[in-house]
Amino acid sequence: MGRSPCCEKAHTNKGAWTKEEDQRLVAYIKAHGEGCWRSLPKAAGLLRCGKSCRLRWINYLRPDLKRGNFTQEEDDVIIKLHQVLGNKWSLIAAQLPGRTDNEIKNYWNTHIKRKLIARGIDPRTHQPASAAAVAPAAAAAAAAQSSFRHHGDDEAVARRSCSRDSGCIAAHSSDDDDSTSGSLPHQHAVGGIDLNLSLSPPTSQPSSPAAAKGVVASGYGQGSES
DNA sequence: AAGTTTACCAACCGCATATAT
DNA sequence: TATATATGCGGTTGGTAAACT
Repeated sequence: MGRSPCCEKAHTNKGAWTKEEDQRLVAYIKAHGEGCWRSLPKAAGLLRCGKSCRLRWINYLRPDLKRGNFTQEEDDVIIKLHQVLGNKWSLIAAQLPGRTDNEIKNYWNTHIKRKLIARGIDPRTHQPASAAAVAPAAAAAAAAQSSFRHHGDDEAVARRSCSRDSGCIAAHSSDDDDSTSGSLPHQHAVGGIDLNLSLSPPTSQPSSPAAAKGVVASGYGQGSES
């Protein structure tokens, strides 16, 4: 749609960051603070686009990042928040200090999703997978597809399902629609966590349909896998 | 030991939204 | 108010180490 690129791609590095680039970025942000990502690379002497710098800082270099394995509590929080918020990774990350949206997204896709599927729970709807069976055919098909996206690791999972397990679930074709569509809740109490997610003046209206069903109180996170 | 598959995670891309002009 | 630009977000991809055959 004719939007100009965020940066001059001809003169930017791509791929993994070097130690020196990291040092430059950290030094610059320490000296000048975050912000103005577009001009930062030039000012910091980096041949990177601003977007890339921002991502590198947020996902890797920020000093307050908590690295290492997710705890069981974090698992539970992620699952519960996802149940309410859907794929709003940034909102979920906001409830987990030291974790980034990218990290949580990766963790969801590589660990939690599988864990839920193993428990017979549709990771998108957070309903028992059998519930999809009674839904209209189209919806059921969509749900099945959504469990196995057609690229990346999920495709790998799907491949595995096809090759090793008897049941080949995936019809790896079209994209699923986004589960995150629909209005966001304003406030939630999830797993004992009070969420103030106000996007507008707080109201006391009921939250999302999922939350309204009381699924928040369901037994996620009780059994641990691993 | 070599080749193949799987799992993980950093980074990129494109779109949506916010902000400035 | 309309348009342009910057930033943020979510989906996706690619590289690589580990596990498996």
